[in-house]
Amino acid sequence: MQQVRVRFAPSPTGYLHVGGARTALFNWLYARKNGGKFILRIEDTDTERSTRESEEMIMRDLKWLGLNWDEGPDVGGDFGPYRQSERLDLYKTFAEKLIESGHAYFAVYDKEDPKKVLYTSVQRPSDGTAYTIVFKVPKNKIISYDDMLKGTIEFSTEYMEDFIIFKSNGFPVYNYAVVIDDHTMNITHVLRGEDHISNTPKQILIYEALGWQPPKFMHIPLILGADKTPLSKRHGATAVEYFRREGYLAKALVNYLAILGWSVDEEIFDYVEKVSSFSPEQISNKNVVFDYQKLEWVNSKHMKMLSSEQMYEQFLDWQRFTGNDKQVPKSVFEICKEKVNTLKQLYEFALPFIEEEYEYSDEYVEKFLKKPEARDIIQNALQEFSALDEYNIESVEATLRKIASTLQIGTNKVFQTIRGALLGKLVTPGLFESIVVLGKEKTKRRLKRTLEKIDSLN
RNA sequence: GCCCCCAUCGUCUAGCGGUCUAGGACACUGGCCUUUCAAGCCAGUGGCACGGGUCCGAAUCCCGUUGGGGGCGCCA
Repeated sequence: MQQVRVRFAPSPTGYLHVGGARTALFNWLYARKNGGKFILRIEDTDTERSTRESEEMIMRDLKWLGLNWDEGPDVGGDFGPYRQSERLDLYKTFAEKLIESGHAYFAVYDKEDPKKVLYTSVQRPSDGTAYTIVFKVPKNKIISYDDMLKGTIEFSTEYMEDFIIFKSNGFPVYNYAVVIDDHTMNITHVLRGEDHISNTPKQILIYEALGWQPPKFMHIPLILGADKTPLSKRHGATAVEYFRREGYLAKALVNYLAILGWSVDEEIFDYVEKVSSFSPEQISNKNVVFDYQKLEWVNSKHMKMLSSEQMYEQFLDWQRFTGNDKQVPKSVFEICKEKVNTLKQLYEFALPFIEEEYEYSDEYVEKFLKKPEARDIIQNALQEFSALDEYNIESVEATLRKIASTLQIGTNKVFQTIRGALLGKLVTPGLFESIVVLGKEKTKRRLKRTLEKIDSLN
C-alpha cells in the first residue's frame, strides 16, 4: 500500500487562523495515524498579499501547537521546493502540455480594459501583450468524486465556465497550482476546508486532462461564530497567536480544536496520545460554532493536569512570548495557580502581590473601605501582626479570628476588609496563605497604605 | 440568480428503524462547601426545524419546504 502523504497548505497572507490550525491538526493526525508524511507547503502565488513575515508567523504557531511537519520550506524534503513561488517552471511546463493537448488556450486582453478579452489562441502571443492561460471546460460532463466525509458528490460542467490557470503576471492560479503540487508531491489525501468543495471539480478536470489520478478528498466543515457566520475577528479572536497571548496552553487549544467536531469518550486528552484512535470519518459533517467558554474550560482542565514545575515553565514561556518581564516569585505563583483558567489569569491574580502601587477596586472601596469599622479592623490587624512571632497560616488565621471576636464583627467582614486592604481586590487566593506569602513587613506596609487611603476618602 | 454542502438542548455532540418518556459535555439556574472566588461536589431547566410519505414501528429511510453555510475572481 502506498504511503500516506498529506499536506497543510496555508497562504502566507496573515496569521494562522484557528480554522487553519484545525485543518492542519486533522492532516497531522491522519499522517501520524497511518505512519505517513505531513507536508507543509506555502501557497504564495498571490504576490500582492503574501509576505515572508506571515509565513514565519504561521510556522512559528504551528510549531508551538506541536504540529511538526516532515517536509516543508524550512526543513526541505525530496519533493521540494515547498513554496509555490519557487515552482514556477513546473507550472509552466504542465500548462504548455495542456495547451498542446487542446485542454487550454491563451487569452489576450485589451490594454485599456483588462476585463475585455481581445482574442483567444492556441499560439502564445508574441507581441508582448498581456495574456492569461485558460482551461477549457468540457461541455456536458458529469464530474463525480467520493468525498471521505460526504460521500459521492456530483457536479455538471454545464454550470462551469472556462477558468484561468495562469495569470498575466506569470503566476499560476490556486486551482491549477494545487493540482500540479499535490500530484508532483505525491499527495495521497487532501483534507481541507469545506469551502473548497466547489473547487474540487475544476481540479479534477485538470487531473484528468493531464492523465493523472486525483488524490482522495475530504472536506472538513467550517468553524463559525456564535451568530453562525464564518468565524472572524468580529466574534473575538481567531488567530492562534492571540490564544497564546491570552495564556492558553498549546495542548489545550489543540484539544479543543480536536473535540470541535470529533467526539470521543473522554473530552480532555493529549492529542499526541489520541493518534491511534483518530479516524477522519468520525469528524462531524456539520459546521461548528467556536465556543470560547468551552475552550477556557478545556484549558483549565489542562492547567490542572500539569505539575507545579511544568506549569511554572509554561508560565515563564508565556511571559517571554508576551514580553512580560515582571518577576513572579514561585511562592506567589504557587498560591495563584489553583483557581485560574489561563496563564494570563494566573498573572493577573499574581499582579497585586508584586505591584506595590496596587489599586483598590471600586467594589471594595464601596462595600468595605467606606464602612466606619474598616479603620478599626485594619489598625487592629496592624497591631496584632506586628506582635506576632510565629508568622504562619495558623497564627495569621487565629489572629484574624481573634480580631473579629474582639471587635464583635463578623469574620466575613473582617476577612474581606483585610483582603482588600492587602491586595485591593475581593477575589484573591486564600487570605491566610496570601498574608504569609506577602510576609510580615509587606503586610504591615500595605495595611498602613490602606489606612492612608481611608484618610484620603474622608 | 445558478451550483454544492448541512440540519438532535443556547453551543459541541451520542444516536446509525424498536433498548429514546432522546444520553453526555460546556454554558445557564439552584444547592452544598466556605474567609472571598473564577475551584470542587450535587441537582435542575433545555432539543429531534416544518410538512408529506415508507414501515407494525422513525430522531434514525425517501421527497419537499424552510433555515444556515460554501462556491460561481488574473484570492487562496
